[in-house]
Amino acid sequence: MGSEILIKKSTVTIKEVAKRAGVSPSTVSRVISNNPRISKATTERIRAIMDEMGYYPNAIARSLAKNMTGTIGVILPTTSEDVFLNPFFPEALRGIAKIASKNNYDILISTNIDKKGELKIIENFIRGSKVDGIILMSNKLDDECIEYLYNIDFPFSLIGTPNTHLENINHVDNDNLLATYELTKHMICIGRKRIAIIAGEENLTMTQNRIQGYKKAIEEEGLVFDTSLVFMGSFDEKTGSQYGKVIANMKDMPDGIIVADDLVAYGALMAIEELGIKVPEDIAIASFNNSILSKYGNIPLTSVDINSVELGSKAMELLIDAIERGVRGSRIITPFTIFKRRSTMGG
Amino acid sequence: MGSEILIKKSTVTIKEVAKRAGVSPSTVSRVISNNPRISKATTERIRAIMDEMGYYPNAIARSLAKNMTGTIGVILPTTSEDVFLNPFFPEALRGIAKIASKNNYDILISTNIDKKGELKIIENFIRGSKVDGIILMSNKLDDECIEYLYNIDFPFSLIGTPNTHLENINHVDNDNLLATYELTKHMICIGRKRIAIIAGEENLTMTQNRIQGYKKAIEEEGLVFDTSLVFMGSFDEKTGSQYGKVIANMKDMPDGIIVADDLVAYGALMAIEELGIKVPEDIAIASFNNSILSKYGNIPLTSVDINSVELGSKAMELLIDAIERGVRGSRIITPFTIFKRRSTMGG
DNA sequence: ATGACTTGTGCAACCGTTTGTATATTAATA
DNA sequence: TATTAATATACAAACGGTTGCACAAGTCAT
Repeated sequence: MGSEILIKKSTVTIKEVAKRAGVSPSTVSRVISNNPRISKATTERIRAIMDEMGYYPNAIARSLAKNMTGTIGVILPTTSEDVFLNPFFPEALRGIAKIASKNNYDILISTNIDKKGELKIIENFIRGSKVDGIILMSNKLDDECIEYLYNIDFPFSLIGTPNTHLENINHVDNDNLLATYELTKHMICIGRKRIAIIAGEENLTMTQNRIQGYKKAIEEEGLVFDTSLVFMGSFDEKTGSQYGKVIANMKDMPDGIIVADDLVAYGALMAIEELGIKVPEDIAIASFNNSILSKYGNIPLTSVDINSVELGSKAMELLIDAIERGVRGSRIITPFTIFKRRSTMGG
Repeated sequence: MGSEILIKKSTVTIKEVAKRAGVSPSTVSRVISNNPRISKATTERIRAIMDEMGYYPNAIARSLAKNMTGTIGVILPTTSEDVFLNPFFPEALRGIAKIASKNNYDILISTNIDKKGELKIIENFIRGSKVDGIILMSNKLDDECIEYLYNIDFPFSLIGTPNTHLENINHVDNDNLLATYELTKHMICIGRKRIAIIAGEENLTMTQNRIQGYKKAIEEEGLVFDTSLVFMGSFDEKTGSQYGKVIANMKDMPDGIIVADDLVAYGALMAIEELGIKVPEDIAIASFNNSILSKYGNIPLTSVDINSVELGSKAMELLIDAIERGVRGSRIITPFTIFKRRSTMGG
């Protein structure tokens, strides 16, 4: 018979290394973890043997023994088809991944795709001992996930601001109130007097904060805060075009709209232009997220860059603090930038 | 003393359940796995006790004992900042997540963010026993990852087409050759005679296939395949604007461009228009990925929808076949759709 | 030479499940 | 009634590591 190259599924264990080195498994284990109780000579000798044998530690076994996994869970919200249409999620994920990688954490993701419910997913992650910590990106007004994690004191951090009565929750957010305040001021500054707002989903704290910022600017400038100019809905084009039409058809038509997301803004913009109304001449539009769309769209949009990547990486840093040092209650506000473009510049 | 609500970190083990039920741990284990050797009566009794005690199986321990994890790894390619700018990755990920969730697989992701190299990441996943299978989204011409996975016969599936000499690799792809062929035909059909192509990165099989499709259409229609009209580069705007300029400045200026991605196409479009050349009148443009941009951009782009979500879900289905049934060598070609818009319609 | 301390290593229990095999009980067969 | 087959459960050894504690040998001061 001819010889055959045998590709071993390579499961060299700590015990085999130990036997080969003529020491006990515990010694090898301590070599791996750089335990100072092992002499330099032994350490080197065993390291060499490990290399030679192609030893690779089994993460699962280690997790079981140490009761920690080196993995964090990220819960992507909603079952909606368009989670990923909004660049916020992928970008935040990128920020998370960057810091995670740097600190040797793996990332377990879960999209709430089959309506299991986020809480169920989290429970599965935690009670199944699959993760050491969790990053929440959802952030509803009264989020049962937050309550749950808080109650069992499991390490987590939140992108967004918790609305609950709970203190001591690690979170990172941008100043939605301030951003909307400034955006509204900008609108007023370019001479708009009747400004509508298409905010996001009603039950998000983000939405509430933005409306407050809007209101503050409006009132500060002596305009009237008119609730009939406040619209809420989901983050898709349809919402935009629907409210866009409504706004364009009001008898006392607004001359400016603040929108919660670029895509929604384009929905509105399209609907408005279809009715023969000009943007920005008749109605100015400003929105959030500074996606590629706002730059390359047929009318470049003034848009707030909330720096999603930063949001993600800071959230991961907070989480590491929570896991490794028991930190609770940190709060980070990341800066935003308003990019002014044609949709509010007349140019 | 007052009574206190004690929130247990909840580690009810199989042994505790067993003791409480007066049976052995193995019986409980078999109850969990619905082993028919356990009587109906016992099964029900123990189920009740498990509920009552709040038992939740420890996934790590199970993984160790069964030597499988219920987790798959997804390798997001390149360390580049713009992995997520291209909607392909998030969308494919969504497709993967959908099927994974349905089949009770978790998803471990890793972006090759700190230059560790994809191979290192894969090795860590596999040798650390962290995953049961892997989905590759990279697909370079001679991919060491593919070689590696193939050699150790580890279950994986590929989004894209392997170029290597290797047979029997599960993969799913769209017909890049055909899509580009049809796109080029469309260009010719609207009267364009000198068509350039800005393909993707040179070392991707996708790029090579697209160029072939382009060439085939060109030659079939009696035009000349001119390599000086073939450009290759990365998937960002800069590439687009750079080559856009080059093309617009050619002494015998092309009247059509096929571009590998919408974002790149916009880079080109901007550069071209800056030079006072009209799209689509002077130069028509068609591209790939059918992103929001191609719909809402200032000139709507004719674009190929490669159906990334489908690509992802099929890849996951193949992977499950590979893991659970040892299937190797399946190949799935998913259909594409060309959306014709103003950039090639003159309208 | 004795006791105390330091240093390097081994022993064995444990992390929470799974699973092949043995055993006890009951039912069926001759 | 003895024998066999089927059924239901227990035992114990894995899976691959980690870690508290014990122990042996060497060093040092007395």
